[in-house]
Amino acid sequence: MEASFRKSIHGGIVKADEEGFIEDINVLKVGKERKAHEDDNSKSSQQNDLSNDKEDDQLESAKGDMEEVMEENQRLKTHLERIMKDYRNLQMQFHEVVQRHTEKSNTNIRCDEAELVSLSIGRTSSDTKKKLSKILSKDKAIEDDKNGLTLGLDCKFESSVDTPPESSSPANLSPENSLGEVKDENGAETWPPHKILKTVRNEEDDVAQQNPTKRAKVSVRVRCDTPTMNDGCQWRKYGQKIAKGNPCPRAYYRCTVAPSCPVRKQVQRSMEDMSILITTYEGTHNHPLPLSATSMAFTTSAAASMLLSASSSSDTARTTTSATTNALNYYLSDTSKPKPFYLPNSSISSTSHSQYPTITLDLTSSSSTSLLPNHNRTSSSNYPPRYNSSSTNILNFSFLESNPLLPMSWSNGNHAYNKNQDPSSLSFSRRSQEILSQSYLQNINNPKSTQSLLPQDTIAAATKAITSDPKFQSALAVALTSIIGSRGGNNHHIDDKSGQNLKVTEPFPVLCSFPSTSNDPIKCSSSGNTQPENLMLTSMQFAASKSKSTSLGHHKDYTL
DNA sequence: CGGATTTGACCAGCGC
DNA sequence: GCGCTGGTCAAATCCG
Repeated sequence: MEASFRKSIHGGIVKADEEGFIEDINVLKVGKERKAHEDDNSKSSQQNDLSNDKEDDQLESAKGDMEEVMEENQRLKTHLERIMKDYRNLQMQFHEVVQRHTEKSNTNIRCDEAELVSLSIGRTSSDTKKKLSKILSKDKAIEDDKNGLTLGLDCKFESSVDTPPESSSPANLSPENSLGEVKDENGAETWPPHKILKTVRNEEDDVAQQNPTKRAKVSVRVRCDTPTMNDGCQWRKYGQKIAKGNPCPRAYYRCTVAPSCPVRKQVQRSMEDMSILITTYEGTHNHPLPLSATSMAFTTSAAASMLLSASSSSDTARTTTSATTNALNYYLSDTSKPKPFYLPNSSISSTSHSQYPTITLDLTSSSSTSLLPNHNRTSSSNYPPRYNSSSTNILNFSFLESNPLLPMSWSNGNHAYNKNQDPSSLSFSRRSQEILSQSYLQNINNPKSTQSLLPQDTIAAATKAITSDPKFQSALAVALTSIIGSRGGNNHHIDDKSGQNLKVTEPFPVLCSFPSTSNDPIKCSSSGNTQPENLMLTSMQFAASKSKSTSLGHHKDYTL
């Protein structure tokens, strides 16, 4: 750009680094020509004069052209600098947004951990806990928390709380840093695993009692022929019950990736449609997750964040939410008693004391006539609110109906830890993103439309969706990052052309996670990978969550 | 043999 | 206070 090429007055190319240089060359050339003319003869001096005048004119015009070109060059330079500046600014902003989101998520995890640690201080039994919770006021409890945190118990969580953000991030939490390791360090079994779990549960109860909205449940409905759907996490079954109103037994699972992980899940078949598996997640992982688990966990985390953000802002927020068109197929169960499972006719009491708010992600197809009573369905692909509309957010995953990939991936992924992914994974992700973009645009442009666009339109639609919405871009970036990370090992970076890295921390702060099939003989056995579809949902949920969190105040929501 | 699952018992919360 | 229900525990059992 610095050096430009210009045509000389003789049609040749003159490299013009500086204006003076060009002028010197021109003068030299003209001088030579003049000398040649003088040496020629002096037959007709008038003709020579005319010729000289012509050359002067040409010279002047050439100079003028050159000045114009150089001015244009200068303008282009300025323009380019401006563009580069804008580009850098945008890059910085994007980077900040991603970083902010990551930090925010990490902070949430750390806060939860801090609460878990502090609430357990000095409490050796549930009775003591109950007494204390009754006696102590909230402020006193907070004070105890602070004292506890500064006392430095033999709890490795504290170190994670006190350490710098980099080292205290959930990604650095490992089973080695968990409570269960105390035994090894002290040489005595002071924290048997089952007691740890009991303590953690009690702590969670405390958290729930003090701040009910922090204990959100995320329920996932998905068509699955297998007993459980694979979510990439390791689970151990610890109980089974026949719940009232459903002949299908409800199974209770506990996350076993880390001995102290408080995350539980319940698995139960839908009474209305046995092919629908309802998985309810509760709790927050306090350990790194396998790649295959992070994406789905992040998905549910986003849903939970949405739920918490909505429920924490009380009825006002819900009213605000209801005023908007939330096409998220969530079922915001706000009942006083936890009802994590979707029941078409279950009433959502609008009582304000929702102890365990539950959000349901319906990943089943809308074409399933057995899924819902007719009165709850419309001709549109969007589910109508199952509960009263004032407290229901609907995230429509109905486009997945035409996509058999989702059930396949979630129900058949028995190789959750297999990092050597099938080459089809990438095509899966492409397809998923196409579908995602397609649905995204479909609903924006025509919420009533139910069927897909033409393939060429799909590409255009995807392009438009990506370029028109920064939230969608963010979501896509996360998805791509995860995909690249999953294919390329643990390096979760996207290198853009400018050399800036978009780093996505692992694991995502999660509220929920999913089962590993490797240690569950009753689970599906066919191979598969959950990643791409989960990523798609992750992106959608992430975008939806961001949209939701910002939309509460702006009365603007997205239809996915 | 170690880890996971099963299953009856136990406990807590809630409603009547 | 009692019964119902959901959730969890833990000994017994199963399985690789």
